[in-house]
Amino acid sequence: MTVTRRERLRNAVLQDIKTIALRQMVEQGTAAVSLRAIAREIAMSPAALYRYYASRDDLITALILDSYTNLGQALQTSYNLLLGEPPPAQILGMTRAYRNWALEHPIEYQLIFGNPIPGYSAPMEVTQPAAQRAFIPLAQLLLTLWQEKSIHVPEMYEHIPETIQPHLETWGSFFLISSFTGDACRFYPLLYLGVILWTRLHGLVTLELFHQLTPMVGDPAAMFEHECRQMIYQLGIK
Amino acid sequence: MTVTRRERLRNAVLQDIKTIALRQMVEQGTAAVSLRAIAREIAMSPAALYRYYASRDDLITALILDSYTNLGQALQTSYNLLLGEPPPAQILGMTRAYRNWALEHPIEYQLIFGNPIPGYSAPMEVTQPAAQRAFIPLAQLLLTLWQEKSIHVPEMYEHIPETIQPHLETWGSFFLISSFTGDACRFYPLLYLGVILWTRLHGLVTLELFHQLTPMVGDPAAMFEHECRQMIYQLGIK
DNA sequence: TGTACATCAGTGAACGCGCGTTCACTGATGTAC
DNA sequence: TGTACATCAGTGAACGCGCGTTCACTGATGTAC
Repeated sequence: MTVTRRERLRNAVLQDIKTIALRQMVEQGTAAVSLRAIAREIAMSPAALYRYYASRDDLITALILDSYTNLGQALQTSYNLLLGEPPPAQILGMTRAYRNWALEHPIEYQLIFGNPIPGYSAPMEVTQPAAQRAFIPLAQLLLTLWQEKSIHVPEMYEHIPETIQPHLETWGSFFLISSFTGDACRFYPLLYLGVILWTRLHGLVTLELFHQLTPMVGDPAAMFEHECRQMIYQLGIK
Repeated sequence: MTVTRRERLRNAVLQDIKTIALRQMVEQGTAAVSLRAIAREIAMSPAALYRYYASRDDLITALILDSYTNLGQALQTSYNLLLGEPPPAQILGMTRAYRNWALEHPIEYQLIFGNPIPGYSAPMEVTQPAAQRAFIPLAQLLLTLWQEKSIHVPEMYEHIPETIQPHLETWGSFFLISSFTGDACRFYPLLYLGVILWTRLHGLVTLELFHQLTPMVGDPAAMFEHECRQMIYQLGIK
């Protein structure tokens, strides 16, 4: 499949627009994205941008999708590097990867997990699968560690609340497809545990990112590390 | 101290402006607040608002301060109602109060904990003490439970990372003033534990509020409850 | 109690700015014969 | 290889809108004597 010069240029501009949009968001916040400001910086007329994105909302959606795949790739890369390490190092490495990505890409993180942008509403049928894909490496890690019996699900999480079980089954089957062998009903507590751990990570990272933690503890990085070790301890990893 | 009719009216209008601003934020997001829109709704000229707030930023700051005291009051009320209950019920009650407040006041929650508003930067010397005050009831609860020996600090949290200890001392002395009796150095691990628990709460609540949890588990309320019980269990509360 | 004056709430017009989007157009790049 | 035509990138002007803030002003509310 040949890529004409025109297509190459087109892709470069598509990318440029997104890069500049992100940069402007870094400076002004996610809500401040503006086609005209982007056009000014890229030295194009505002109208020209409509050759690339059908509307402002379309551009935002593209940025959100990029952010998800970007996060997913960061996690995947980290996962690959950690193969062969002892289980605790693998878990710790992955949590660090999550935190580092957030700190290095605060705007992408806000796009995904922060306040909605005024006047914009994300098309769920597009963003949700993207979200799901981003978390595959985390699920993968838990799954393989568990199958090697390096992890065990703490007692308390063995019983999933009744109202949650059915949702886990529909949603979680996505992660099952590729690599799970064995009794499916034992898989769901593990998945649930994964979500729980994610909420803890997320709390730490979000509060650090928005500078809520620094005035209290001064060194959020140390706190993060400490709390991750506590999680690993709770998982009974050896 | 007499309150003239003029002052009464003035206070009413000050309050009206804030109420309308919040309502518009609910509809359009925190970043969409606009003096002109408020003026339109209140049936005043835009210029008139400058008799009440020196600028748009001033208004936002007022809203943030209100949000903090509002959260603090909700927690305090809940704390008072829980006095006399057994310790686990007290903890559970307070975590619920935090979650309920967030769900019932999503915009105030976003103002405090969410993305910064483009073009606005909060004056820390004003907002931070307000933040501190809001969390007094939570600190109070942990403190009294611990002094009654209904709570113990899990082993893992007895040692605070070295870089964090000094910050806890300056920041945490605020909570000490009123009611702590006994060895101060044993107080800091408890405070640190409080911050940790808060990050967990916050992760759960934030993800629920931004609808990240529903597609996964369906029933975030059940998950919250479940995780809070797990926290209580970890605290060894009897 | 009435009068004179100061204070304050609120107005309306204006300044200068930015926004998303549409439309008829020009001129360059590609394609079919 | 050259020509005719279709496709596409990009322009510039315009539409209608909203924004925060300033300024000189009117008229009502309070205050001192």
